[in-house]
Amino acid sequence: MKKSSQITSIEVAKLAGVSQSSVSRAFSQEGPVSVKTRRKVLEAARKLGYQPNAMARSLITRRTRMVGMVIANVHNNPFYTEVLDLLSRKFQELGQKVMLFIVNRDQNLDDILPQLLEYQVEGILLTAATLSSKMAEECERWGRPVTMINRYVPGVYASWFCCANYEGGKMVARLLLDSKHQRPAFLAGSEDTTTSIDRERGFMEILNQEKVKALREVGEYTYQDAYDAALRLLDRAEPADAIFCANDIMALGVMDAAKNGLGLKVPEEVSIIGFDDISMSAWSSYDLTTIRQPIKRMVDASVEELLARIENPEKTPLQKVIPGELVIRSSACRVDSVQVG
Amino acid sequence: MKKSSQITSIEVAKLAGVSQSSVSRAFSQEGPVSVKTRRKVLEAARKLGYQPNAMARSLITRRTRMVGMVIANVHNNPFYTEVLDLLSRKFQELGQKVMLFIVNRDQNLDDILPQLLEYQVEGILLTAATLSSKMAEECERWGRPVTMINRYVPGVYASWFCCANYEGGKMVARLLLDSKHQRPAFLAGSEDTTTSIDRERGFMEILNQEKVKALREVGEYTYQDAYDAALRLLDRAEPADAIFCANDIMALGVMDAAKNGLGLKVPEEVSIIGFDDISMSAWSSYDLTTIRQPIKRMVDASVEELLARIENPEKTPLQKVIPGELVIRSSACRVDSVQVG
DNA sequence: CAAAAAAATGACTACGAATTCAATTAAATT
DNA sequence: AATTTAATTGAATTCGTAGTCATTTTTTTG
Repeated sequence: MKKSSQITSIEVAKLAGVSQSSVSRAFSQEGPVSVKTRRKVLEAARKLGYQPNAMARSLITRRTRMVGMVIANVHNNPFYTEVLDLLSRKFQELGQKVMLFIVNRDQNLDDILPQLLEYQVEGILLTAATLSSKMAEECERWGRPVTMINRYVPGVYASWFCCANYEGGKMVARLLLDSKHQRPAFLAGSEDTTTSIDRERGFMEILNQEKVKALREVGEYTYQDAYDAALRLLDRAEPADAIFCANDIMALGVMDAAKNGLGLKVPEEVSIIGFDDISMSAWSSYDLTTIRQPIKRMVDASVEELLARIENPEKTPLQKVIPGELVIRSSACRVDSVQVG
Repeated sequence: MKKSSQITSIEVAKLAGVSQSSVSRAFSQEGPVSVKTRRKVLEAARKLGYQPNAMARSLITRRTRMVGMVIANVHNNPFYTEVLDLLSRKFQELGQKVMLFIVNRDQNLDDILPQLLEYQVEGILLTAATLSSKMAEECERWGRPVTMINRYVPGVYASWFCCANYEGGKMVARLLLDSKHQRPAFLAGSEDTTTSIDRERGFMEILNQEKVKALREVGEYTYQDAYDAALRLLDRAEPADAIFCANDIMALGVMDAAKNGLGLKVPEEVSIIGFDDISMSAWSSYDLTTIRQPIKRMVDASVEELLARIENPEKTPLQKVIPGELVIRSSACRVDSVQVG
C-alpha cells in the first residue's frame, strides 16, 4: 500500500493521446469535444483512476460548490438534528458540498467565519446560531450570502426563515383559555433567542387581553432544566394548571417531572404544550400537544434561497415567516373535556 | 452591497510595500520574516480584509486539512447524533475542516467517494455506514486513510473502533439468567450490521450454554419497528419475559408498547434492556437498563487514529474493541428482586 | 572596523485544471 | 471539387499562494 503520486489531467492526456485541454473539456459538461475524444479520455481516466482536483478547478473557476453550515444544539434538541439531516441531504441533492461546524449556541462565530471564508464557501447557512450584524456585513462584503433558519437579527442583511413563533404562541394561549385554564405558565428557553422571545410574546399577548396572569420560568432548552423548572411551577401552593414550553424537549422534561416526579395526571391536573413536534412527541409515553414547525418547507426554502443568492448576488435577501400547525394530542385538556379546578 | 473582487496577497503586498513572498511568509508560522515586516503585512491585511485562499494554498502544499465525514442514521438514532457532535468538535479542535455527508445506512458509498476524493479530503471517517472492501482499497490507493466507528469489515485495510458488542451481549444474557428469566427475546436491528450481529451472537452464546431458548424479532433500529415487534413478542400465548434490544431507541419503543400498548408492568412482567445509553434512557419515564457505549473514547481514539495515519501513511491501521459498561436501572429485574413466573 | 555568518527579502516558478485564442480538421455549401 | 463555415483541437496563460534560490541587509565575530 504505497501512497501513489497524484494523477493529473496531463497524465491522462498523455495516455489518451490528446492535449490536457481536451481532458479538461471531456470532464466538463460544456466544452466542445467530439464524442470520440471524450471516450478516449474517459477510458484513460478510468484506467488511471483519475479524479479532477476540485481545489485546482475552483481556483480558476472561482466556484467551490461548497457551502458552510453552522449549527448549534444538534445534540440537545432533536429538532435541530432533523434540520441538519434535511439540510445536508438537500444540499447534496443539489450538488453542493457542505463544510460543517457545530457550535455552542452562545459561541461566537467570529472564530468560525474566517475559516469559512478561507475555504471559499459560497454561502453560509446558520441554524440555531446567531450572527452579529458586524459579521453578517463582513460576509456580504465578501459576497457570501447568509441564510438563517429559526433565527433572525433585525437590520441584518441576510435571508431567514422562521416558523410563525409569535402566532404559535397566540394559538397556544387561545387553546388554553378555551379550555378554561386559570394559571398558565410559560417555560422560556434561553432568554436571548428570538424563538423563545417571540413564542412568549404571542402567548402573553393573548393572556393579557383576557387579564390572565401567567407564571414564568426559564430553562435553557434542555430536558433537565425543564424538569427542574417544572418542579418549581407545580410543587407549590398554587401550582400552574398549564405549562407552555418554548420547545418540545423541555415539554418532555416537564411531563416527566409532573407524572413521575410529582405523580400528577396529565392533562387532568396539568396541561403541557410544546413547540416543534419532534418525533418523540408522538410517542405513546408522551403524546404531546404541540405546534409543528414546517421543517421541510423551512429547509427547502432556505437552501433554495441561499443557492439563488449565490447565483445572483444582487438578489434581495428573502425573509419569511412560515406558519406552524397546532397538533392536538392528549397532553393538554381539550375544549370538550374541560375540568374546572 | 457590491460583491467585492477577490483580495489577494499581491494587493496586500502592494499596500504593505513588500513582496508577495513576504505576505505569504507573514501568514505562515514558519518562514523567516522580521517582526517589522510581519506587522506591516498583518496591518495591511486587516485594512483590506484579506484572508489567504485555502484552495490556492492546498494546491501547492498538497494539504487541505479537510476530512470527509460520512454518517448514517443521524436522525433515527440519537446515539449517532452524539457521535456526530463529538466528532465534529474534536476535528475542529484539532484544526481540521469537516466535509459532511449524511447517507442512508444502506446507501452505497460509491457515489459519495468520488466527491470526497475530488475535494482532496485527507482522510475519511465513517460512522454507521459501511464501506465495501473495493472502495476501501480505492481510498488507500489514493493515500486516503479510512477510519470507521461502530462498523468493521473483515479483511479491509482500515482502522476501526467498536464497542465490545459481543461481550455486551454476553453481559446482558448473564444478567437475565441471573435474574431467572425463562423466555428471553432478542430484538435485532438491521440484519446486515455488525453491531446487531455481534450483540446477538454474544447474547445467544450464553443462553445456549444454559440451554435457554430465545425468541427473536427484527426491527430496523427504529422506534416504530421495535414497537410493532414488541407487540408480536408480548401479545401471545407464551410471551417473552425479557427483551434485549439491539439499541436503546428500539428499547424505548418496546417499553412504550409494553407499558402503554399492552398495559404490562416493567420490569415485573417484562424486563427490557437496550444498548448505547443515549441520554433519553436515563429519563424517568424510561429508566432503561442498558450497555453504555464508551462514545467519547471511541470518538477521540478514531479521530486521533485518522489524523495519525494522515501524517504517517505507513502506519498500520489500528483496530480496537473498547469495552462497554452495564448500566443498571429499573427496566430489568435485578437479581435481588426476582419474580419467578 | 572589516570580514564572515546569519537573517531577511524579492523574483520567479510550481501546483492542476479551465479558458482563450489561434490553428487545424471536418462538414456544409455552391 | 473548391470554397465557405462550423466544429475540434492544442499551446499558452491564468487562478492565488508557497517554496526555491539568489541577492541584499543585518548581525556577529575576530
